[in-house]
Amino acid sequence: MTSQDTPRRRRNKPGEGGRLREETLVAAFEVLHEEGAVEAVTLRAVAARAGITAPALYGHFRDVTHLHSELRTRAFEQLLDACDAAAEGITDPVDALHLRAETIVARGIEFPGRHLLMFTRIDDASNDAGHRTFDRLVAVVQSCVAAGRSASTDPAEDGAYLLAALNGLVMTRTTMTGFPWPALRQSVHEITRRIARIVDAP
Amino acid sequence: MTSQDTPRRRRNKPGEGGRLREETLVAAFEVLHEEGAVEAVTLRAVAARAGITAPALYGHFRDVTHLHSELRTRAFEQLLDACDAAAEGITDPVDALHLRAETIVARGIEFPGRHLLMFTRIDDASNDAGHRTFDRLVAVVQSCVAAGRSASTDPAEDGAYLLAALNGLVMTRTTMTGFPWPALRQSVHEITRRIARIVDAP
DNA sequence: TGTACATCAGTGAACGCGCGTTCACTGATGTAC
DNA sequence: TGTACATCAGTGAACGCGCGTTCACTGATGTAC
Repeated sequence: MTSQDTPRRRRNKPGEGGRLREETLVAAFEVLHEEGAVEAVTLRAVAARAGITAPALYGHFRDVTHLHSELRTRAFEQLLDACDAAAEGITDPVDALHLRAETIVARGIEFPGRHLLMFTRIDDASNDAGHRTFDRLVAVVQSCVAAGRSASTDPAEDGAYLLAALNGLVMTRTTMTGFPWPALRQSVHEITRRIARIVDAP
Repeated sequence: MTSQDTPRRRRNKPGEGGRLREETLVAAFEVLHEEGAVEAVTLRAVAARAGITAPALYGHFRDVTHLHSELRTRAFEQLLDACDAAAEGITDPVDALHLRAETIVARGIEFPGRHLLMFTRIDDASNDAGHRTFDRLVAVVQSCVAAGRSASTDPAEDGAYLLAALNGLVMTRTTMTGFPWPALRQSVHEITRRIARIVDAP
């Protein structure tokens, strides 16, 4: 994979340099998805994928750490958006919780590198986005409690356990190959029900 | 950190080269624990820590991948030993399960690099050791069922969920800083009880 | 006990590579006249 | 409408670094005589 593979992009007009930032982040996600590891997201690899040279990135990111941080923030934001989209229009809070949980796990398994970036990197600069993802999950657990469908007495705590368990499911399923894993949806439902203490509708 | 920090080790006697292998793995774990990431476990870093030069490692490992593989196998074996030691002499199967779970999580939080090596690396060569750790956990869940202390109808499946959840707890607790996590033991007990479907003693 | 020799664990120099980062620059574009 | 100029997104060469890996070698040790 050399720069020959990707045709050199057309230079942006003066004042439109900001476009490059978006294109760069898209390119960085492509590298992350294909390589499956954050270490592969180097300035050189991202630049080559975006059809520019590495030094051009310094116009938009302080350094490689800043790029990774920005990538992690985006990953959380997109995960939150995907969860919202999956649960849109769903009125039953338990269904909504299940759909959110499924989205988190399905995306994690599809793009392990992205999941690792979110859940194994210690990076205060992009933690706020992570906390928002978590807060939304807690809110949904809370709505289950309000609807009498969860026996949880501490939705924040149980939401944390749930996120941890789903997170671990992605990791373990990705890593422990050769294990006869049950169907994904079933796993997610079981774990969600047990951790969030879901009770049957009256 | 240069080779000056660690005094040059005494050369092993002919026929005792095998000792180096053990010393090397100990040194590799030290690097892994201190740096917290597998990428930091380079041949050069391990050699410097062990007080030898990098090429000397080729007498014992085919390449750096082989060293990482061996390290992962050892990590799983040591985790299994630690779980066994923690549960030794405990007759109540639920207590034993809790102690095993606590051991997994406590060690993971103490040495995140080690945990990441075990649970985020895809490496068939060292998966057997991982499966043994998992099998033992399943056996303990099974003994809970046999004692009428777990409502699990599929200990293998629930054991997988439990390992995943504990694994995720380590990751999430390590990564999501700033969250008011409950006491570790309490978290582990709650998650274990819910996932393994523990019921109160009659 | 003394000496010559074989063994082999570990050395040291060297290689090519990809990395992050710097710096002086270029040249297409929009604007002012 | 035509020309000179300023802007600034992106270039290309260069740097020092740590990496995995190779290779010919060295020299302390155990052994045979």
